[in-house]
Amino acid sequence: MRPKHPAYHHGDLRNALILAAVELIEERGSADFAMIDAARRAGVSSAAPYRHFRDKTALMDAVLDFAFSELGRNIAAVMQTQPLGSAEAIIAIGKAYIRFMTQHREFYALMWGATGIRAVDQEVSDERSAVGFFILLDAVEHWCSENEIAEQDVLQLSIKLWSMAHGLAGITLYGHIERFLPQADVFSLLESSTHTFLEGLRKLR
Amino acid sequence: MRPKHPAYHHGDLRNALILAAVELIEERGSADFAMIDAARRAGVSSAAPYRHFRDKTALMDAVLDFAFSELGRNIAAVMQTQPLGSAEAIIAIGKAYIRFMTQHREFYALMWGATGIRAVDQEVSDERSAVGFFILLDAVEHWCSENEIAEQDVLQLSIKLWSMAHGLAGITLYGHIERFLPQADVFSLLESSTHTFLEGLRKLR
DNA sequence: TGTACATCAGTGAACGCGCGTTCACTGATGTAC
DNA sequence: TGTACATCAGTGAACGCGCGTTCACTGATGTAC
Repeated sequence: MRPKHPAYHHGDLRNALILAAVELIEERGSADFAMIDAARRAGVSSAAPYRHFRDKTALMDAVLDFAFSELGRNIAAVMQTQPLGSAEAIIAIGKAYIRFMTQHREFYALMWGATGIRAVDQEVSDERSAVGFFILLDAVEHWCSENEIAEQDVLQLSIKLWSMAHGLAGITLYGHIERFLPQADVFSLLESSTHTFLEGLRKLR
Repeated sequence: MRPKHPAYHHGDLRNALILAAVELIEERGSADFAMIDAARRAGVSSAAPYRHFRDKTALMDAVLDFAFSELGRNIAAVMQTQPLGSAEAIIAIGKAYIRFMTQHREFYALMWGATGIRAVDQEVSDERSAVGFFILLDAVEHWCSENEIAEQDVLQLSIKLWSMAHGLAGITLYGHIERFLPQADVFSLLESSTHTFLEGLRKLR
């Protein structure tokens, strides 16, 4: 026996819409989904979303928030299992970053895609994207003190390590690794890359 | 005295449209310019472009071609001035890459933006993007033989070096360097990054 | 050198679709008494 | 505990704009004779 009123009130439409948008972005491979499709996928009329989001960019913004917090969660989770101060901790963060970006190319496109360059409010996106970076900073700081690297280089080193992971993620997503190095996988590339880099640091210390 | 017929036939509309598209993408900061605006900017009616491009994606494709060939030209030009086999040659390529991407964020968005991930014909884009990479490969190969690094690592090393430059470019474009390291500039970051990496290679050799 | 004609790059108006957003409404929910 | 009413999350129809693309056309160009 089905319920008499099949949920006229949805209950959690806001989150359902965010999820629907994520799925659509994922399927289409780009961020320009149609509002009406997100509504339909959430089982709701085309006007309903406007009870929860002022307009489409507000929904997009919520999706971005979701993406960044997911990335932050992933990186934070990985750090629980790693000894602080080790190269492995740094590598694990990079791997988590790459894994997240390659498994969620729809988020990669959102966070780093063309639209992101200008459209998104800078202040807000700053705060969001920082969570993961501060975890990396912490790991690098501990590694530096264990390896007698000058304290003042921590920030710079973190940026460089972030760049390495970010660059590998992007190049993977565009198929360049598969194309030029079909037998390799990104994670071991990141691992050896990072080891080489840290080794260079110790030598030049 | 103005000419009686102010150029009913444009002469070089095809290229004018490509240039107009480039300008529009640059100004809007994203790749979704309007066909009619490109036409107007080229001083021509909205239907005229269709004499030269089957549809909008054909124009986009021509713009992409232009972008990739410009990147290739820039990298090739830089190599003329660098001693083959030196670390400086590798660094110069990376700098040219970053300079191109940061000075032409509109191209960055096109080549690496969200739309690029799926939309563009893979075969074609492969050929295009390869030019610069093969120049890098060559530089790395010479450096390796001068530094007694195993020949079979050349491809892998090139990918890693490309990733470093690409990552720094992306992170710069999104303002993260200005934000976390306001006193630094990308080019010196690339330089020290690359030196550290190559030093690590020599040590682990 | 001049003329006829094919060719082709343009025009301008209009079509049609996708899609964001609004509006007047209706059904469900929760609360005061 | 039951009833009246405010509140608010939904509906469905429609509007309107942006924009890619087409169509019948016209003006310029180049070439054969």
